[in-house]
Amino acid sequence: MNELQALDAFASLSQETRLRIVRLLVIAGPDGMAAGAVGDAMGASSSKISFHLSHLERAGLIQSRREARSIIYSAVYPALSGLIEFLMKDCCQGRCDPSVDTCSTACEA
Amino acid sequence: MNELQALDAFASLSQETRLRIVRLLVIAGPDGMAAGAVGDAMGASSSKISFHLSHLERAGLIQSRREARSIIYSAVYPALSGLIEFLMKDCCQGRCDPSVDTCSTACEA
DNA sequence: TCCTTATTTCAACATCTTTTGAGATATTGA
DNA sequence: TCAATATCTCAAAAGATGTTGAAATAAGGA
Repeated sequence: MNELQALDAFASLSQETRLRIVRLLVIAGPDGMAAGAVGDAMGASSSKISFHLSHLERAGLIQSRREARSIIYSAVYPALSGLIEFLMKDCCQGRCDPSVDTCSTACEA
Repeated sequence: MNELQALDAFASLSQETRLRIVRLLVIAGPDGMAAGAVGDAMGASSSKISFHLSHLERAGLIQSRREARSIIYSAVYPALSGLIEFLMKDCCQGRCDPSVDTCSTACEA
């Protein structure tokens, strides 16, 4: 992940609705969720959800596939890993020290 | 780190100048750097740098102290760790799998 | 006290982002 | 083909953020 991709990822995650969408899709797992189901979970209008889903997809944090009439969105786990690695390596330089315990626990959870 | 703090941190890091300031201050270490020195390194006007430094300080990612005529800014490492932990635990749920190797390496570097 | 250096504050402006609602497109089944 | 469902696109309005340059504040030294 380079600086530009990281800036895009941070911008995506700095918006409440989008951060919640990412968390929802991470929990939903690889099967993902239809755009409409995401909208219902957020209580947001279809155009609003579509705007935020596009934003997240453009940033590479989620991906989509069509399935019948629905468009199914799912998390792109490597993008999230990449962002974490960017923060740890390029940004924190190993100085920010999230305890190795926490780190392993989170990694293996 | 709660959702609101994370949103603030992501917003702070989604701006090029601010992301670079954080990286600069992380490298600078606990002694930090004067606002003017940060401005020189960025090639930015004093009011611009002041605006972004305030933004980062408000978000808790950096802190300041006065030293004679200068105001010295330095990274708040626990805030960066907190953000990494937020991403790994609350957001990724252990599914984004930054390889444990990478993870340990980064953590111990 | 006055001057210099370091930094912040402020208001005006420009730019970017988000929301809204209406209409367009795509898919399926009758 | 028509109707229904699911989603996207678009333009306008609203809101938030970033930039600029000038003026204000704070500290130290002559």
